[in-house]
Amino acid sequence: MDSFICLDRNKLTPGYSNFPILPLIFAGMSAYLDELNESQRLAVINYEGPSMVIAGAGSGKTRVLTYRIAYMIDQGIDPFNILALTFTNKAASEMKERITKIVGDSDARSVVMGTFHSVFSRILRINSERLGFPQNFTIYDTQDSKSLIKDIVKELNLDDKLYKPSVVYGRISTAKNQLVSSDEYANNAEIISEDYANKRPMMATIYKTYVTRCFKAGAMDFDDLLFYTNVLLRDFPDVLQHYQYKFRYILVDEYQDTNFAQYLIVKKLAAVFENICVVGDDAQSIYSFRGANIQNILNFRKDYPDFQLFKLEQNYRSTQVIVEAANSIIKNNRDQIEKKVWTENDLGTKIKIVRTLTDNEEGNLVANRIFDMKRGEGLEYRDFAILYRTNRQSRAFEEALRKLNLPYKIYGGLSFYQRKEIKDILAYFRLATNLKDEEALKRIINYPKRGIGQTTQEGFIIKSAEKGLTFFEGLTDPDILNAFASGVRSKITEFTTMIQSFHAQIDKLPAYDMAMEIAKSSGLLKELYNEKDKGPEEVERYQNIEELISGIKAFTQQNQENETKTLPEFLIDVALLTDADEQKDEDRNKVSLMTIHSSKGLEFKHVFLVGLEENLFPSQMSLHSRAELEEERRLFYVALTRAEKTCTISYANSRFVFGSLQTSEPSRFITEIDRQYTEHETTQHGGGRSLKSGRIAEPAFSGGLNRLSTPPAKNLRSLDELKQSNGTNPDFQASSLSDLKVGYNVLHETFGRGKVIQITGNGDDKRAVIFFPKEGSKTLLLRFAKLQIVEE
DNA sequence: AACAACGGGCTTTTT
DNA sequence: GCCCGTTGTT
Repeated sequence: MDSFICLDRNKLTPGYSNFPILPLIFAGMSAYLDELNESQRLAVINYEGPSMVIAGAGSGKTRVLTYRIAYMIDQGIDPFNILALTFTNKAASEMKERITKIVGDSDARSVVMGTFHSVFSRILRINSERLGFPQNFTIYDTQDSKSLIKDIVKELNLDDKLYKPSVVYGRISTAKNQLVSSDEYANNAEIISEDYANKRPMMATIYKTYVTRCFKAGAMDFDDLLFYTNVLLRDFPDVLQHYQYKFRYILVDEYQDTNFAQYLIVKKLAAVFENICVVGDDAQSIYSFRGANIQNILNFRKDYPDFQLFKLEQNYRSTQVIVEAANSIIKNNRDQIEKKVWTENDLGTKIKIVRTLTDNEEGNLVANRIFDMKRGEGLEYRDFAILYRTNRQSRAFEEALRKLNLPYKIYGGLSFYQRKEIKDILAYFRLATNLKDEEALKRIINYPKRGIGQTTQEGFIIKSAEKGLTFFEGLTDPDILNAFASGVRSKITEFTTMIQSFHAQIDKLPAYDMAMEIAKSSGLLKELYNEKDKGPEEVERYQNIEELISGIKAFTQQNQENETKTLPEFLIDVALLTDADEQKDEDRNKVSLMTIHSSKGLEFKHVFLVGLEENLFPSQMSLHSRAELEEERRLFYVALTRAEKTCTISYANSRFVFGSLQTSEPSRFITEIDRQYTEHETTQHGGGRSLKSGRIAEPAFSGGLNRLSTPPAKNLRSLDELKQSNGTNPDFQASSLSDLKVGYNVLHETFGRGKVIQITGNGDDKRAVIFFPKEGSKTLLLRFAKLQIVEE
């Protein structure tokens, strides 16, 4: 929640800066270089000229990037001249944090660091008038864009089945990512014939209308941020030159995920000094569906023929088994850069492959294993992750984890800022900031209910368009107003007066004051407050609003230079934030559930990779082409390489798809893993408690692995050793007690064998009376009791 | 204008 | 199975 508060707002002031004279180089400042291996060190110290770093999974890529920047600063490069582009806000803030530790706060703060979208949205704001956009332009999120497209399709009297917002949006988005403007789109024979073939001849018209409407609304969508940055740098040479000189050193993280629009921005900015460093791993390119172009990596050598290439191939994250298994998968791909990832880490245990009957059973199995492993090996919840292909799969795991009282956190899904109540209040902020923001206006004109219904709205929209006015201008236009009944007129005027009064104060009042005023005067706060007793969801909504407002309060008070932070400033980054960027304290020690996509860049001791079934993973949508299948395979590679110690792969024989039971085949990816690194487990059905099948580490592998570059693994016996050293009975394994019943025979570590006599209480207060022949009857709080179920 | 009931489509991934 | 939007009802 408060990451946007902490996010440093780099000042990208217009106007030319004086180029600083480089201070002398001081030797001995760079002790941290000793922490690097040879190839990492080379990648850090050779910071002049174009270079490409191919960084295998877990090879210390972030370390190289941060040290490289720190080293540059140590060598006298002005941090003000460094631009570092990352893929997520989280990556940017992490890197900034690490750099701060090395070079100190003030230097670190001067480095411009952020995602393409956030960095260039700020540059666009500074130069907005060149493009005819207001400085406070709105950023439309996907929802806004689709809603606008829907309106346009309706206004053009087109078939909304044929021109589905998601399809149209995707098409426009692809075009913009390729820097194809709406005019170029309309004039491109190939594109047009494609649209005709798909029976969507009006696509070009929709695209053009969409662009016009966004412009009139003073709004840019996600893709526009990159598109218009290109326009800005193309049409205004002085602007281009300014940023070329400002950003003399450019670093791009996750280069394999950049699209053409991003590629060209970087190329242009780097054209003068060519101090460009791109870091990436072609094997981890998983975003081609949104325009990422793996060719950007391959083209790098053409653009900068004398570039330096650094390969980071030593993996520090995972066991040999994981690394080699991952290698064995990825070699099935045709398109890739030659490299060999290796590790000096322990051999580790084989990848377990388990089958369950249903998706629910898969959930129970994984939850039970986590429960058992955590108890048995003294692990933390945070050591576990469940990774899946699609968000909808989270459900079964969620339920199973809840049954066992295991704390978990689901990442992805609906972000905080996409919740209805948050979007509603933000829409007020947006409209008050930018009166032209049509999507915001549509959202709130009758929310809370103020008697301005659909017919009235449509009337105003049509009449405003006829007069060439924006929706909001139409609402205040005397001629248009007079066409409506006096009751309607007064309601409209009351609304517009309120918004205008917000608008008049918005640049003057501190963000928090303004936000409170809007929340109160709009009636929104009251509306949500009144609904609070309806149910827990309503309470949560109210709390979300409270959370947002307290976030704004913190933002307002951050006040570094004693300046007043206003609401429009608050809005700048909000559209670009997802709560994947934020980590609340209470979420720190929980089992993580997320899609493989969102797991990129993360690591976990123990990974459960679930739903490995044909048509699910690889996704059915990917089976049309080799390229798509290879992307799925890279996704599998990413998933596997998240694991430090163990990876358990599961699949279900059948699962519910769209409400009906479908049978499924195991994924082809399972068999693609070199067999010497896997073991298939058989489980008993009905929830998969692993008591009897045992999860004691397997004995050493036979043959095959000897060719690995390191001595035999120490940790083959580690599980047993760990147990011994903890002084506990190696045979003792605490069981999940959620379905303990009267009559069960159990084993207690000190009391020995006993029988359950009675169970009382619920939840945390659940107790069992157990009779131990040696000790007599004991009442144990199940929350703490460590019992092994011997017999049911 | 407000609410309930119904039906359709959806599910790949997200800055 | 669920969410969303549309339709029908008062």
